[in-house]
Amino acid sequence: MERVNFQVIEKKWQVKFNSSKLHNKDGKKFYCLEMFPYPSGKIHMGHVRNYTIGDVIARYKYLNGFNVLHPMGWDSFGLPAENAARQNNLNPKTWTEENIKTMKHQLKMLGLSIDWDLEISTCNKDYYKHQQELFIDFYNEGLVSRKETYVNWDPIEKTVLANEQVINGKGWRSNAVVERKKLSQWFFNITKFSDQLLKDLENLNGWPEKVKLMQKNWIGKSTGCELDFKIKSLNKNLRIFTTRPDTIFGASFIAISTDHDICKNFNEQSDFKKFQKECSKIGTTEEALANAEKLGFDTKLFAEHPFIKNKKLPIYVANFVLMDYGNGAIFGCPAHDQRDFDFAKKYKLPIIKVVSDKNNSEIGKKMKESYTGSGKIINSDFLNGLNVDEAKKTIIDKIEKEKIGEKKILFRLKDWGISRQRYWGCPIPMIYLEDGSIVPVDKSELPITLPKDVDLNSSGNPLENHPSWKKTIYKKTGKPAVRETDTLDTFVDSSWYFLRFCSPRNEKYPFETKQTNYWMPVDQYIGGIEHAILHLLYSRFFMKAIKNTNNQIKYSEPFKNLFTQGMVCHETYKDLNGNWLNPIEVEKISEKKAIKKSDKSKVTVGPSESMSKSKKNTVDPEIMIKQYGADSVRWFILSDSPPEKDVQWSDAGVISSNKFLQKIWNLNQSILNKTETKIDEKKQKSFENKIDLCVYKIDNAINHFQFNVAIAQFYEIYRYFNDSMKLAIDNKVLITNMIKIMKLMIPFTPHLAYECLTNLNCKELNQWPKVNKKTVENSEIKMVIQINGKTRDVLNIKRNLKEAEITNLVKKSLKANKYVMNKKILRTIFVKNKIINYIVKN
RNA sequence: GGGCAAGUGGCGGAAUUGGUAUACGCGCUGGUCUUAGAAACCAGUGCCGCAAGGCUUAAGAGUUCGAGUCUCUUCUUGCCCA
Repeated sequence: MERVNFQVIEKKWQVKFNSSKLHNKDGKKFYCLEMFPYPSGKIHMGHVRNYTIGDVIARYKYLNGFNVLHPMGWDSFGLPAENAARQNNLNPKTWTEENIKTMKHQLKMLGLSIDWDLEISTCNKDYYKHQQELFIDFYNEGLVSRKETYVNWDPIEKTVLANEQVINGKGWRSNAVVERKKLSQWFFNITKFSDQLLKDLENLNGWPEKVKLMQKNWIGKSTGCELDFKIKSLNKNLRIFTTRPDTIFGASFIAISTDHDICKNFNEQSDFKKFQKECSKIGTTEEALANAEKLGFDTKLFAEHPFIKNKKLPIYVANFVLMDYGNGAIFGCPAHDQRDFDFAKKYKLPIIKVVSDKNNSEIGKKMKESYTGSGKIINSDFLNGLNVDEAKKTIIDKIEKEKIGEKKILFRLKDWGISRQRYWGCPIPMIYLEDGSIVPVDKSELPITLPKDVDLNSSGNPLENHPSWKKTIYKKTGKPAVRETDTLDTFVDSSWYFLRFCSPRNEKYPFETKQTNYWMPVDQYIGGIEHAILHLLYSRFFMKAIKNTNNQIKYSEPFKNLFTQGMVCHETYKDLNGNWLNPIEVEKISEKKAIKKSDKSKVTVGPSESMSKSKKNTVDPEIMIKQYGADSVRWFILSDSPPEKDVQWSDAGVISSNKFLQKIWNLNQSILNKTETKIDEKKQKSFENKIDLCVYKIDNAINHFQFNVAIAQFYEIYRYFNDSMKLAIDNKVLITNMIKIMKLMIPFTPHLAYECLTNLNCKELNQWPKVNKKTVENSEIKMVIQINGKTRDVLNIKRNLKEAEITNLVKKSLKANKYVMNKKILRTIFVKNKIINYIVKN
């Protein structure tokens, strides 16, 4: 029998895939979208998994009559291009475009059903022109603001660093200690939508609970109150925010941020300056602040306790109080907050217990850590005896009555800082006028494009350093102006690309209303869990902001269903010198033993971890495709684990996939060569029923994203089909049923499936086999016979038999009857079509 | 420290959602074919036992006729937040 040449059939079918679309004009629309890639150079196994999952869904929906949109694009602005360009002395654009070319070629090798006519690239001016327009729309709507904020500043590179470029508090390239520096930056006012972003999560039924919870925590709504503390010596009120007003009687100090107004009083003191400098070294992340040692600067000022006469609370400047949360001032209750507790221990401040824990101890001094649980209020005057929630209500009422503060809802979510001091990003379309005002450029001047002649090797912001780029004229007055030299965060690029796909070639608008309202929202979005918070939150914000600026857009949520796939992992290898080795350099001898191919030296086999360049445990998809074929790679990556979990790449696995697909091909050939004259009607009917059941099971598995279960079904049905070849079944029936199975395989292995279907002379290539409900309903079931809860037999019987009929059958069954014989049946539990359980007396 | 997942053979995993635990794949063992190997094909493969049978889903308890699935306690791992 002739072996199939996967390379040949894949090339042949890919020519067809590249020019065909998944359009069924009369069908319901289905927008299938996978997160678009950053063009880093070559595709990796993570891409293969992501896009294969998407392809299965897109093809499945198409075969089921949907009108499917399945586009692809490139998230092509970003820092790696700048770094690579600097290293190789070329332009980021050149580097990026080369990568796109390579990766597009590789994606095509996978046989994906992507409509390449819709391709977009965010670094293309045809794309970012519209982004600049959206920015101006947002600006006019009051959704853009300019604020001072802290950034990670590298003093040697003279540049702002992203959080991931700060490693152990040092710059990734310069290794200099990173400082906190205040800069004026552009922001999207995402906090204007805090409540809506939180509330709308409830309606996202097609999202994983986990992702919704992460977003909920990220938005972090908390109810508390603001409260004034009198500072007599300054004749001023200090306003603080707290979520625990119920612990007010446990207050033992006040802590304020280094940026608080009151600190201006100490700006001249050298010890305060020293303290401030110390604080600025910690960094900007919340985690860094939380892990840092709690430090305080004693202002020698005191605030009056609002409810305890003559009680004075010392005021400290503390490094763990943030200016941008609440008012940059808190009251410290050490007994019931861990940070306050650590602080009180260090500065020997009193610890006053006001909520009783299980031990009912009323003494704070003995506490080893703060108590944040619930309980009855103690040591608190008029709050005594209430529980925490009651106390919160009571004290807020009292505060409002006395007009010293009010109830307040606070969000953890901060406005989205979008300024980046980088070259390779979308220029922010704002200009600075001579009179100091800042205005958007006229829309007719868009796009504001990047200069090509840029010096990436000097320190600082390349656009700022460019000799002429920033010099411009304000159109309205004809007077000179200066361009904004910051570019947009690349998260902005990916916050609306899904809208652009609906009308990617429209030159006038970012998106056409009609097309957008037809295709949106995305019916199935697929990507990595690492984007659970930022990308998805920003996209949700964009959708809401766009709805605000454009009342023709119908939707306020971009993604109806979300699927987050797991990572692709591989074992790690190290040689005798402790250097990481790529799997290709290693020869496995047994489960835990391996040697280096080059010199046969010993290799340590490490645990399986997600593929990464740093650990060298990557497998190149292109090599795998060339060796085993795209269908085998697709088949394997779907077969071994549920898609939401991590999968371990194994060469043995892809080899066995390849063998199985070869067997499928062989089976097809055998059917074509078989002839049968005598027909066994009964066996033939049972064969047809079995195939119908299989159609149902596979269809069901795909619907539930259980691709590994679907593939297990294919292995079973193959074996059954192969065994049935010996039976007297009409050849036409074999062909009809093989066609059904091949159609089921289209989403998984499209090349092989279409090739086989053509050979089987199938005319309707793009139609999913019907699930025959009658067969499923009439099929035999397995009745489990239990005696005293233990399974003693299983009977293959017709559906819907009654209890008495089954008991009759049980008496005929030797196996089961011996347990029931001569025994008194006390009770019977009968579940139709499932189980019968006899309780007998022994 | 808090929150959320999860824990099933030598390994990846399945179980119609409370109804045959270990489907399917890998690996392993034996066999056929072959000068030999590879490939292919056939058979076997949770544990104890000659068998009948008994035991088994991280550990322990509970609910139930019946628990991998539900409840509680403990342990372990992963992720997110701090």
